[in-house]
Amino acid sequence: MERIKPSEASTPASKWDQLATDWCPVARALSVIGDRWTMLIVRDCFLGKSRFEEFQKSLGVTRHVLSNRLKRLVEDGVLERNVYSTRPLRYAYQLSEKGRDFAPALVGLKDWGKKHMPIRKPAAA
Amino acid sequence: MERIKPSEASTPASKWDQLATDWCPVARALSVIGDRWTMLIVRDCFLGKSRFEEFQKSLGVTRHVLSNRLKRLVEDGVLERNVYSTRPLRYAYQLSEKGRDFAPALVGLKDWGKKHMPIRKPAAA
DNA sequence: GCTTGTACGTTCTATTTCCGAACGGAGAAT
DNA sequence: ATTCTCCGTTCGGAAATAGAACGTACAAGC
Repeated sequence: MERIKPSEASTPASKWDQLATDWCPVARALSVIGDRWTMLIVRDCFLGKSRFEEFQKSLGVTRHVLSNRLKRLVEDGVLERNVYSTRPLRYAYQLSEKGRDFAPALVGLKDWGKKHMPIRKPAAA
Repeated sequence: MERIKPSEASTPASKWDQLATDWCPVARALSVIGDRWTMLIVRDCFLGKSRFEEFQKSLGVTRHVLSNRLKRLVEDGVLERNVYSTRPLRYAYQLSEKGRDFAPALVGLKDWGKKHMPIRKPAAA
């Protein structure tokens, strides 16, 4: 009956982090910006947004998750956190060069969405 | 003290589904292929894979999630489920035209990953 | 025949993540 | 002094995911 084969696990590393070391560049890219919200945050940056509240209102994502994603994006060098006000001390999240280089990928997504995902009405009440 | 403002919710529609009706084509695209694994499945399709076991081995994703994603991709018209064997009755998941049209976006991601996410070793034991 | 192997899922439970809302702090405005 | 804006953090419940086993259907080997 021993159909079981536990397999020799080694570094559990959350499956998602493992992508960062994948042989495929697409997978490695996704390990950074492949999250549900992350790519939309980057999009918003391209649209000129840069502040916590702006992202939050635009996306409707929970503040907790937003905080998390921004932190990651900064760590990964996609965004830079710059002080835009010292008095209350506020930061602006802005695209780094790495982030700006993401434009072509975003355009590819935009074109595909435009062609294959026509606008639908949000479920008429 | 009434700082609370419950807000008038209407259609809970899981936040992620709401993206399908977003004004932005990028968001609408992501509502379909924006999931962690979904884009990698599509990538695998471009690499010639088409069967359940192939995806499962390639990605290491759980069978449950894979089953789910494939179902969605077929529903959304990105993949087609074609019979490749009637005797044991087996299906092959293959790119539709809509799916093949995703190539440019994937290339964009690939280029970005290649440039900005150099290969790292998987955490030397 | 009976067991083993392959291909495709489905089902189960424990863990992780996410959502929704409230809380907190620091200054600005009224 | 109270309210408002901005930027997060914290909390409890809901949902998704991971990991492994199970089920089915057929084919092949003994």
